[in-house]
Amino acid sequence: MSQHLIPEELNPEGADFLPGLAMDFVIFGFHQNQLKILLLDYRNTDLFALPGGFIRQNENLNDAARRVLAERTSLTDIYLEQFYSFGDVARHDVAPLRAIMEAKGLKPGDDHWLLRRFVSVGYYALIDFTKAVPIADLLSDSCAWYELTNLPPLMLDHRAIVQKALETLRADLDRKGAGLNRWAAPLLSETFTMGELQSLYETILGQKLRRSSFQRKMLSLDILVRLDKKYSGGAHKAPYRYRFPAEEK
Amino acid sequence: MSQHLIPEELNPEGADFLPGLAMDFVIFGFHQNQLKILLLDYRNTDLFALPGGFIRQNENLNDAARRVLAERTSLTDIYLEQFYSFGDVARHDVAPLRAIMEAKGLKPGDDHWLLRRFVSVGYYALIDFTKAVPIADLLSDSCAWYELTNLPPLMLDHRAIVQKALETLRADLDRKGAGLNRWAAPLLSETFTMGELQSLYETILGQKLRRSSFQRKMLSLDILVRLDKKYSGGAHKAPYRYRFPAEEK
DNA sequence: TATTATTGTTCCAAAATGAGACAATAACCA
DNA sequence: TGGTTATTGTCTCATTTTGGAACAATAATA
Repeated sequence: MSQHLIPEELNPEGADFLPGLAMDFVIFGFHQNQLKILLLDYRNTDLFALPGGFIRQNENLNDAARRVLAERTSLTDIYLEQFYSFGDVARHDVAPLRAIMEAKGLKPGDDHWLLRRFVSVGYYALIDFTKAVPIADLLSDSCAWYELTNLPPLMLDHRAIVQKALETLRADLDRKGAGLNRWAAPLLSETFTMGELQSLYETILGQKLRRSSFQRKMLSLDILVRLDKKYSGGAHKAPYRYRFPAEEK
Repeated sequence: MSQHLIPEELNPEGADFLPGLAMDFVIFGFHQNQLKILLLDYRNTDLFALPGGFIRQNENLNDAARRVLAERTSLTDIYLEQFYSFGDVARHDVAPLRAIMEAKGLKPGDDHWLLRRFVSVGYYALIDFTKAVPIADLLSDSCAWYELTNLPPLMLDHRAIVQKALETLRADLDRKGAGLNRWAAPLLSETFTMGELQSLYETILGQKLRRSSFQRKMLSLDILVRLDKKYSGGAHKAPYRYRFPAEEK
């Protein structure tokens, strides 16, 4: 049973995958008024990395993204957007990956397929922080949430990938007032207050918004369903809860 | 000198290129109030295609895009944006490319590198219609302009690529009032009238704009330099010419 | 019962936009 | 030469949107 020593996904040829092409994921969650992303932690090497994956020979690129995303988060039906492809030669640095593989007891040859140059297609995903069950991949020791404002050092160009993902997310925000329920729903709990929704906007955009204007605009979209009030125990008026209307198919 | 029969770029291995990865270009020009794009024409096969190219082993992805773009247009310093990567399995259809190659007298084997599956990175470019000198590639018979509103049938998913490019261009337009001079300059001649600028907007956005509002907004950007008047010979008031201020470095 | 913090709403000024109106022309024409 | 016509630059005013603040309505607490 020697294939247990060399997992199928790390076979010397990587034969079932498209060569030279990878995907990297910036997976956003929102918790306690903070944007967080999932990172893989290679403890033995002090290296953190974005979750990634490869495309099978008979698989659509975007389908591969959903497959890998499901593997890392245990979720399907994820809000997912492809945002940019990264192909600088400088990405090709065998040192970190070799260190990671050796920390796992592998001794890859210089021509191991994982050590070749990769162009990587970047995706960002928006998922429910409370429902996701982050699962480490074969080479990493953990897959966990990290605050976007306080990221550990990332390998290769992953910092730039995160930055580009955030910029794209912000730009998409402006253009998608209508699709609010599609992108905001996964980041919030089932019901939420206006303050929580505003906080989400402020955190993503990185700037404060005016309370009355925000409320006016959100209500004018005519997409929020007002429910009962939320009594938080504070010495003040209780805010209404809202939810998005049920998806119509 | 048999390598003249099999051009270096079509060598059996494609060894100098990253395997399985290509680029497709939607190259926009603006002429006579029409948006046009460059297409390659394979006359013998009734097939039209977007200009494309491959990435060298030691070349940054975006650098490769500029190199190929220069080859097709004879221009450098082009406004260029990467907008999406296309990776459906359905893209992999050997028939059209085989037909094209055989029309050129090549007899590719089933495993010829050009006949394998490619993921393609899409770029759109904005260039000066009057300055570009479209140059056909090794497999095509011509590289010429076609009206966006009246495109011939395109091979594979190239129609969808054009559509996505246009959508991205429109979205970018909204967000880049400031960068107006960067993106609009290559599409217009050195000097232009307000009507021509408005026509450019209307053509890209696919909708009419109000004349007075447009003029007010453009002038309020404080970026247009008003020059002399343009006497076109028409029986009416002559419009001012404008130009963008010289780039500051 | 007064106090406090937070919320939903209202109000008004300021800014942006929509929709025309109007005067100023170039060229043409009678 | 003076009227005609099409187009342009600007102005006006109504409408809409936004900014910024005020205000009343609470939940809990003291």
